[in-house]
Amino acid sequence: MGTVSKALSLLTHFSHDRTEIGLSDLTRLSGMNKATVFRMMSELQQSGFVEQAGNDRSYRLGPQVLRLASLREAAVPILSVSRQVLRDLSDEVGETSHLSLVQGMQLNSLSHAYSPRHATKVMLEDAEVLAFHATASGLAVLAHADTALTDAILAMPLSSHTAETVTKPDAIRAQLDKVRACGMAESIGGFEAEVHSHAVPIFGPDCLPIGALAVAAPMSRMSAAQLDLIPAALRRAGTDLTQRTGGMAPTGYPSAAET
Amino acid sequence: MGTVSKALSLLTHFSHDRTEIGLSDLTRLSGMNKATVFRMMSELQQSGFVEQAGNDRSYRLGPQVLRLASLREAAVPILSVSRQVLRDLSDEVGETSHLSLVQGMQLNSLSHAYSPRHATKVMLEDAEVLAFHATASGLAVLAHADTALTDAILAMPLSSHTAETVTKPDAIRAQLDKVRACGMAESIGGFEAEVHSHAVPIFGPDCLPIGALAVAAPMSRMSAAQLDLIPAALRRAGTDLTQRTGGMAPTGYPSAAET
DNA sequence: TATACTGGTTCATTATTTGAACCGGTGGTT
DNA sequence: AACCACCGGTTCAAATAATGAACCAGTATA
Repeated sequence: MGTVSKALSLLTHFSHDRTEIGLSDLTRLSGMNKATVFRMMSELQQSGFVEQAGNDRSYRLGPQVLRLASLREAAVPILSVSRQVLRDLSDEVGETSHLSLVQGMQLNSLSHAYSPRHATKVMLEDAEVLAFHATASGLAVLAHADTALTDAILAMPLSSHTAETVTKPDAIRAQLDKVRACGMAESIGGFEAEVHSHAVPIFGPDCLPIGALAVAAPMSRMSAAQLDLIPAALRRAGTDLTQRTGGMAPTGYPSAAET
Repeated sequence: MGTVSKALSLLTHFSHDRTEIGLSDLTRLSGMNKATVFRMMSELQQSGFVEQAGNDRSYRLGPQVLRLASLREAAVPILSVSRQVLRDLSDEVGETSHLSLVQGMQLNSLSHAYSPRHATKVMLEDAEVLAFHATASGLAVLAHADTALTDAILAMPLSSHTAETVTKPDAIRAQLDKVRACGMAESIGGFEAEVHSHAVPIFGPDCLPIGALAVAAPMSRMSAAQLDLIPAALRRAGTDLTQRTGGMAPTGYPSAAET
């Protein structure tokens, strides 16, 4: 591990719970020598990546990261990143995958990818509005959303899309608990008949879901092997997309490694 | 200059005009050895600060900077606070407003708000680098900055952006005296032709300017009424933002109440 | 085929990082 | 006051990592 990596690894010790860290603390957290940490932090400070808070001399992240973040956003809009993720995901599981984003009180399908493996596949349109209560994507979002949003959504009249659609708020809340527990939502024929969907939330920098990544397959192709593969691949793709768009999963969100 | 600083300095070559840079280009831009640049970029890539675009192998900023930016926001919520201030300011004066922050020897435009009142407005990009000597924001900062910074800036070659740009250090120092006296800087066509800007400094906890808040309007709309309204509104917004970000104006800084 | 690029790699030389010990300052105990 | 533990920061010989000219392999251009 080179010097640069070591220096940058110091920055990983900052989190929402620890936005300011003193020299001694940082020495302990990193396990490095105090002089080393000091010199590295001095260099990071010189470059504007960290700065020292006024009162004591503890370090916090500096303004330079804001400039870089703004440039990253310009270089890689979420759409182009997601396209690659969706294509990889569809290739791996052999089914249709799609990304939806929360926009106000609506959940909009924004981008999707098909797999060439099967002639029959779940087709969808971009910019389709998804029902929160009747889709795997919607449930994935609601399960981790601000309670105000969840309450507002469930207070509205909930339409039935198929015979299988769950429309009772209490029943939906029970589903959300399950989704929260395993980090993945499922919808079996809730929006379109004969469609089995899995979805995971995509988180923003504030640890709130900005949308969901989903795989939709015909029920008839849901073999045991697929029921194993899809959740695993989807989980991986979800954490990947969250990370690459600068998001962060909340503490306590079931990670891919744990399950 | 240590290895870490050198590696991080590579990141400064990214801009809105250059969001992706290849190895050879970066070697030329930085003036370093190709092997050195390669090893540094590899380390930066490993840490997620840059990534390689899919098609060719050129580098672009990575997702890690978004995460850090979000943490910086959590520690020092200037951006989220400023967004509200900027919006209010733009609404009040009916013109474009923007916030810039000092980052080392650079002044970077970081956030802005437009007014819907007029179809023609001054447009700007985030993360644009502003010339200290040719912008109202730059003058506002320099007027209240540490003399070491002012001297360093004025010792560098000063570029002409328009025919109106003042580039003689002595002439600029004379301007700074005026700015100090009234607490507000003005630039009439100094950076962009036909643009009239007002700016006030934003102070940090140490009573030194951390950036500037500015209003930019087309010269043609600078009526007497606007020349009255803009400085007043800007002064109010500036003291507000300084206060809400935990900063403090130095004693002797002309307050909104006095003028 | 020859040329001039590209991204990536090698390895002896060189310069930088490293870390135990040290300094001066501060806040709490005895 | 004296003591102690801790803080951020500094020193310098020893150890380790960075450096850079030359070199590959691939790919457009001519």
